[in-house]
Amino acid sequence: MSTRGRPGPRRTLTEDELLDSALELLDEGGQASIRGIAAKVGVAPNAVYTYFPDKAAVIRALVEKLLGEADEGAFADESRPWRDRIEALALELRAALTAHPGAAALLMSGPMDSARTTALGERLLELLIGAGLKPDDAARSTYLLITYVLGSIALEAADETGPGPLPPEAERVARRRAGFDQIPADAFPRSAAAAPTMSRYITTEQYLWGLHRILDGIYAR
Amino acid sequence: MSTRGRPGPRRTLTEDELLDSALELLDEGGQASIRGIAAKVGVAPNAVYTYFPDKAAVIRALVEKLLGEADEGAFADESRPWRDRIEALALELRAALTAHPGAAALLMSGPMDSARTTALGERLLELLIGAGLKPDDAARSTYLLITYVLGSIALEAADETGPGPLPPEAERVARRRAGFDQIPADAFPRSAAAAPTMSRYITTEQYLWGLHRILDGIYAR
DNA sequence: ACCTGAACACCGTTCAAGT
DNA sequence: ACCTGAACACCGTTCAAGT
Repeated sequence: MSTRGRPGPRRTLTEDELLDSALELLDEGGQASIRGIAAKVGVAPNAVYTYFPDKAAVIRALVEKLLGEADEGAFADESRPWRDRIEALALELRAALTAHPGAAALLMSGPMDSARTTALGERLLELLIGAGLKPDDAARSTYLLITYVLGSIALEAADETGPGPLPPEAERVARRRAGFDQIPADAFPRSAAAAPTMSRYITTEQYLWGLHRILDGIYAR
Repeated sequence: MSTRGRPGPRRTLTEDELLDSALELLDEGGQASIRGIAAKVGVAPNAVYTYFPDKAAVIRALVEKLLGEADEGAFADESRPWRDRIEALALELRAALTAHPGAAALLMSGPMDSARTTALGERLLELLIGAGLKPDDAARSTYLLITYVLGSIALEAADETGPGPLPPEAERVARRRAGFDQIPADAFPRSAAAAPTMSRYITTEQYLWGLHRILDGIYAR
């Protein structure tokens, strides 16, 4: 972060402006290229290297920024039951990341070892230990939950090709339904029969169903 | 697939040769570029377009190929308990995909709607219905399991930067341990205390632990 | 300290042409 | 049907130079 005023001849930019431009590019269906970002803020391509050492750093900062946007709200309310708090966090992460499906695709492009991820892990750890889990189980469960949440979001974003935020859920379900109806019932009888359920895989309902099965599994232990 | 002999003046290549070259490029730490693949098989870049319509099709075929390599073995042995069969499939998928971490990163780059994925889903569905689950729960569970397996593998591959297959587990654990030991214990006390467990997140043991918590959660329902 | 112009070594993809 | 040469419109990144 560290976006306090930059000295120097012109200081026309901030890191945040660059990240916002990258996000706009992704939302327009393009890719977050250095050259594209530079053009968007009206600067030569190599000027970006004054703010970030390379493109990987831009991507890392972008993911951090989005994760940070979700790291607030209901998760912090300690009065609510732990299951509710985890559900709230999972929903916030999903909302923040599916708002920019292009960025969600970048989620799994680098190691999850940022300060933001550590902070998220710490909160989950504390919550699960508070819920009565042994520290070791709490640590394992934290990773399981993060894997599920990020995996779900990445898989969901991968389904969408076009520009902009994800279309309404109903529309996406209808499109998937059309695809599943093509499955030959003779070769894949179970899949053909399950088409109505499978076309709802990308919904909030399925996302929460999976989350609660995982919480059941953790709790049962 | 359809790799039977191509007629024509030279037919120097097959789709499979191209995919193998792409895999080699990824294993060497490079990217699977059209130009790189062409150079590797000794052909002009645009010759690749005789075999695949565009780069996305190459990536899709590559993922299909790897998924196909895992789609055999213990999973088919109907005499074993269903939990064992799912575990065997999960291990095979992990083995096939972590053998080429560069390719694993491509897992979430497109929609999971291939014939191979449908076949995998059908097998899982049949297995879970056979295990006594209601068809609707079996369908939801299938997606939950696929999400977990692919998410785990993608997250694990994202941790690794260098070329070639993943280094031995012990080495990767040691490297993660060194990273986690840097966490400031005052700001993140739980995380610092859990460092030994967290450095084992990328192990087979943790992978299976998570899988069985999910199966517990499904079964408890 | 910050920005520019120019260049280098790459990309994916298309088109017209050869066999 | 398959391959090539050449070109187009891009990339990320570096370097020397300006202010």
